[in-house]
Amino acid sequence: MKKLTAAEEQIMQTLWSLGEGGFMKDILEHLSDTKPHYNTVGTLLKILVEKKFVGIKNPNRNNFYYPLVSKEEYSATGIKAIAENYFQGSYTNVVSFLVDKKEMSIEDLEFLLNQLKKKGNE
Amino acid sequence: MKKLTAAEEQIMQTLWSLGEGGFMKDILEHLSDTKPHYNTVGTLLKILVEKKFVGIKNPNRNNFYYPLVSKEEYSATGIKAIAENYFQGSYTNVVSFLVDKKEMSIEDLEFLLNQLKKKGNE
DNA sequence: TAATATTGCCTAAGAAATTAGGTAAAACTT
DNA sequence: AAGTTTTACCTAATTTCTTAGGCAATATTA
Repeated sequence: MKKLTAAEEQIMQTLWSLGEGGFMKDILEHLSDTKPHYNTVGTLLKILVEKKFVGIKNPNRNNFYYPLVSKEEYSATGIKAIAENYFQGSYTNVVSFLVDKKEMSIEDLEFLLNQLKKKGNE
Repeated sequence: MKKLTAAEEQIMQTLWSLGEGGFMKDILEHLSDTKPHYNTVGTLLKILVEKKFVGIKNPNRNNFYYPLVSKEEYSATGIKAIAENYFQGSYTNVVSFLVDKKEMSIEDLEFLLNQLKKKGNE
């Protein structure tokens, strides 16, 4: 999957936050901070369509834009890149690092593990 | 901390892999794949010095370049950005996601947790 | 229906990132 | 010492990213 540029990512975040997607109007409304120019958003959407990140329904009148790549899916490639470039490709190393750096506690991990186990048994 | 561009990151990875840093010659040697032009590397190093990612020792003759920002330190900002932009800032959510997506197993997590606990008791 | 606003598309200016040429000084080679 | 290689620095061309103007078509409003 291609990477998103910063400006593109802002648009994708908006589309993701809209859930199913939205019309130009919705997208502009959701771009709260540092709202870019209407045409800037239009151009970025066009690029995102070309890059296959966004689809258009109703292509004649009043386009409805919707994500073709989920937020989850995209975030996974981001995490993967970090694991590969900084942790020998090991996700375990990533988590271990987070605990070492006190970004997570052992208790957090333990709690999560119990949750996941419970979930697995359902 | 500022972000690295793709080209800059490649140079930083090389410097990191050299440990303490290195001379131009060392850096060029370590840039195995898609080796960029000598002057390209020089320009990027200059930029990295300006950005305070790289320091220079011996600034008159034959510069020795060394990282001012560690690989760990930089990776932490990358993970943080992902957590914030994709997981409501929760590292626990990140790990939970990795297990959901089968990038890690519950066993991996359990093993890691035991290791971390052991380590904590030393 | 005439005026106003919204939309979509084409285009391009401006900014940032990437790449490398030109040149000179020092260092090695023979 | 003359020729070759390596280095550093300045500069700029190229490419990519970001932003938005111009304009026409549709929709909304007065």
